[in-house]
Amino acid sequence: VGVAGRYRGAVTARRRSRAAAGKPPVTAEDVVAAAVVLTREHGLDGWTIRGLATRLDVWPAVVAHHVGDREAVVEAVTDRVVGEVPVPADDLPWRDWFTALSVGGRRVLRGYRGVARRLTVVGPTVPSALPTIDAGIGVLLRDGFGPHAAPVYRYLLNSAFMLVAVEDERTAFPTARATMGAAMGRFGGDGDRPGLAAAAVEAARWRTDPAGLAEQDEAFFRFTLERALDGAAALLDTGQ
Amino acid sequence: VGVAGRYRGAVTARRRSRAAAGKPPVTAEDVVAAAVVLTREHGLDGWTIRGLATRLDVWPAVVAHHVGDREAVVEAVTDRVVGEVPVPADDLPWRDWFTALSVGGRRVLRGYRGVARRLTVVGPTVPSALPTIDAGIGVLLRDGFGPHAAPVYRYLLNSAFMLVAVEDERTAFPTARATMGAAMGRFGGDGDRPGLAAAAVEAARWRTDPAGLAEQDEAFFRFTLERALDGAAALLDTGQ
DNA sequence: ACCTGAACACCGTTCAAGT
DNA sequence: ACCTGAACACCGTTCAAGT
Repeated sequence: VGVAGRYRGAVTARRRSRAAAGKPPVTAEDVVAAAVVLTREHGLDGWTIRGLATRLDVWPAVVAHHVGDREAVVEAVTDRVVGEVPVPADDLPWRDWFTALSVGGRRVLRGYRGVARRLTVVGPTVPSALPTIDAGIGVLLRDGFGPHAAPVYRYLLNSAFMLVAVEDERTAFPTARATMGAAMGRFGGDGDRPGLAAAAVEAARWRTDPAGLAEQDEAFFRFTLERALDGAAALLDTGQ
Repeated sequence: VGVAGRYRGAVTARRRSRAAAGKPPVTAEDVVAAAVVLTREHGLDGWTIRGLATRLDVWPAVVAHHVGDREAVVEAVTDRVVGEVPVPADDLPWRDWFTALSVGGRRVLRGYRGVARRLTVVGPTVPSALPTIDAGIGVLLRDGFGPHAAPVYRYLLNSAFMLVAVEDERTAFPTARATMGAAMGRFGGDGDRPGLAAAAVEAARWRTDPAGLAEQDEAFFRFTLERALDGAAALLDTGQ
């Protein structure tokens, strides 16, 4: 749905052979590295195995030979991107720790569209993610969440990265926000529909300031993050 | 990614013609209704235009003729499913109103895999969704959220339906949870890694009680919902 | 080992031609 | 109007054959 411009490889003349061109053999590392670059440029769903092969100057079967099927390449890319997310210092208070991980994670993941979705659906499959999980739950245990620590960890990271996934995919539907904005904008100042009138005020900002869209996305992300943290904090207040 | 068994139409012998079989002409309504059924059976990404055409005993071009391209069919299906979500009575307190909409929405959306994702990304494009938005924001205004009403509405529905979207897609990766569970399970009782040890306790429940997975998903959904509501409630407590 | 080249079974969309 | 039938430009995967 909505994947317009998938990368299919350069349109230049098809080379005859890697060996004939004097290029060294392709390695699994080369394949994954190229897939990471393509993901940065076009998103995780924005390239094809055939396009990746063309970029490497090989036939599609070579990708399968070195790494495996598309699923295997996607997993390798995801794990590499996850490795780029900075892990906060574990002496931070829990609220600061999760703010740092969420904001830092968003900064990395937004650069690789589609990876956040993959992450929320199948989880980080890479071993290097385990220390982060240990640190995060450890911080919650230290700060008094007791048996809630593990579910709260899942809840907070879900909240942050699911929203990043939606932000990613919304860029593939650039007209969606304008359409919704127009639909609600008609109710601006409608006294009979106060709810829609309030929504129209919000929607008007999307339309009138398209350049500031990134800032508004960031602001809503921060809002979501603060709400999620408050929701977790409520578990401490009640002493439960 | 991970869409294994897409519906491609029955394997029975290809009929020669609708008219020859004495069937009436297909209408746009027929096309959308069939697409809704296929979405219930296989999810929004689980059928193809060709499979839909086969189910209707017509050629693929007929779908384009009556409804449009795949995007148009998907939008029509989404709007129809959204229409099935029950709207809570608007005299409910805000917390009860959003609990009812979230739980009822989840019940409907989980029956049409992939629709929740579409909904969180592009929003409800159907006019019939506007009264729900008006009611929801109206309830928040009435209960004292002031200028926070519109973003809180978006935050609460996002939280609920993004999680439904993840639940939907996780069913396409049935092994993901087991893999994560196994990875973390190794740290059960590890005194050096208290965070992972706590995660392992959770993970153990996923592995040992696969039959209760649906109940655990429901429990985590309720947990998420309560946290999100608490997060919103915090805006009232501070008087801000 | 690594790669070529082709084949296979699919996609969504488009379009002239029929009825 | 509605549908047929085919064509077009793609997919991911597989595999025998070459070097």
